[in-house]
Amino acid sequence: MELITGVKKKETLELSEILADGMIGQTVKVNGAIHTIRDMGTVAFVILRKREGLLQCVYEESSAAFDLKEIKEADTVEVSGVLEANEKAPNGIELRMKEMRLLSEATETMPLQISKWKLKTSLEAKLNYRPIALRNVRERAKFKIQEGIVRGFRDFLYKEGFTEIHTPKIGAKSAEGGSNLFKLEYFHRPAILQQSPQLYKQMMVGVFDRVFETAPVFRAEKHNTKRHLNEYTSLDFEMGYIDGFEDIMAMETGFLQYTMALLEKEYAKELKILGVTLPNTKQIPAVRFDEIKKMVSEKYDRPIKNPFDLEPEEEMLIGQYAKEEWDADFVFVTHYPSKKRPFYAMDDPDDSVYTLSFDLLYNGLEITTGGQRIHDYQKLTDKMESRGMTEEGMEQYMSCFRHGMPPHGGLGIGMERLTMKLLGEENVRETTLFPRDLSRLEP
RNA sequence: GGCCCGGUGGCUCAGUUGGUUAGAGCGCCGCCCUGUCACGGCGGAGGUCGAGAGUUCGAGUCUCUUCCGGGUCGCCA
Repeated sequence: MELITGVKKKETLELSEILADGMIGQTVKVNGAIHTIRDMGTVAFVILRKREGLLQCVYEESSAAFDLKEIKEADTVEVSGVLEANEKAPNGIELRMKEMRLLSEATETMPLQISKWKLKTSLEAKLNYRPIALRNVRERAKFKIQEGIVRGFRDFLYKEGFTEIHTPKIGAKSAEGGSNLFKLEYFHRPAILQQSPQLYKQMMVGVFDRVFETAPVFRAEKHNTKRHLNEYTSLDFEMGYIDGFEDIMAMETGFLQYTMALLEKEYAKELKILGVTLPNTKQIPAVRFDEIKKMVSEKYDRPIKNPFDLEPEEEMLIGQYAKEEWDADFVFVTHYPSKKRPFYAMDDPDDSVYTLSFDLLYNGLEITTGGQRIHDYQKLTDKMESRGMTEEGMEQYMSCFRHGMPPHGGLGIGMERLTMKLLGEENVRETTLFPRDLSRLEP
């Protein structure tokens, strides 16, 4: 018998431990992947890739107990040697290699040059060789920052008293309904993949008052654009006892501020690697849908084609307008037309053509939709009736409203879109680990 | 799904009005080089030009079909 007592026992050091004070002159053991080898003749530099970054190791025949030919790029190794200070080394420190133990050997050469600073390759090739391409230091940094965004969302909402929930992704019917649902067979019964956790979030407001979820949603839309995916991660929250949808926008602003501060503090290395400047989130302008439409139309001399919706070009111009007029990277567009919003959206009591809802645009791209929901059973059934909907398949959802629901609202944020805009990327697939789109089902 | 653009070695691309042995950079392999960090130098291997059909004495280049990819529109986060 063996007693397991805790985390992995450690004989090898991580990069941060190597960079700590007082390590110069120490003999240490380190493992990692061989990122690249620069052979200069009698001296060679072996760059190890570790989870925290790169470590320069120096190979010299005179001090090493192995032959340089025994290792090559993409092998994984455990090396030991003495840490030496050298101002020419990255971080000012390097490991003089003595012993080397081969942990695994690469049998094929790299399809992509991942050890280059920038992966000069097409998006297609990057996605085709996704797990390899992501080993590149910059590609990897993108997803470290994405981690920071989700972590910021979680941390902030925990702090605000939200409960994290996990709702089913397989179901019988979904919030918005329609043709954009993936259908599947569930033990000889028809089923769908959830396109939103919306109804579950709302039901859980009756339980916890404030809930959130970070999970995939599925959209069977046959779109093929640089901002759409058929599976994406939605950062969703829903909160009860609100005074208006402004509370939701305030909470989102708080999340963005908290997350930017977190990134600055804990992800400075990755931000530097990617050369990212964080956006201003001190305050975010909010402007009515019909007003900003008019403002943009006048400023950029562009006729309004559809008064009830925003075209992608209009969204882009709103982003431009916000930047030029208010020096804002983000802008809330409020009071979307009721006909463009789902049944659960609360109409503006002053003008039922519009809803108490909003979108958040980040540099001209929609990254959030949110708003206040209807909490009154009668109003909900009236609105459903006027849309020709029935309660079928939503009985449990509807029963919540008969048994009392507080005024509430919430939102959904597209995680990949937010990451994309933060990093200045042009295509969501760049900030999606393994994208699912019209043509891509693997890797 | 509609429209637009593109498929040439592992990667990124060039390839002139159709003309004979299809090029470059990076990567790979070999040799050389005490300090690189996009290392450098010399040499080498690697391509039936997405696939199929057609026009032509001759097609990477022109035409058609088809497959794949990128962009865009509707819709959305």
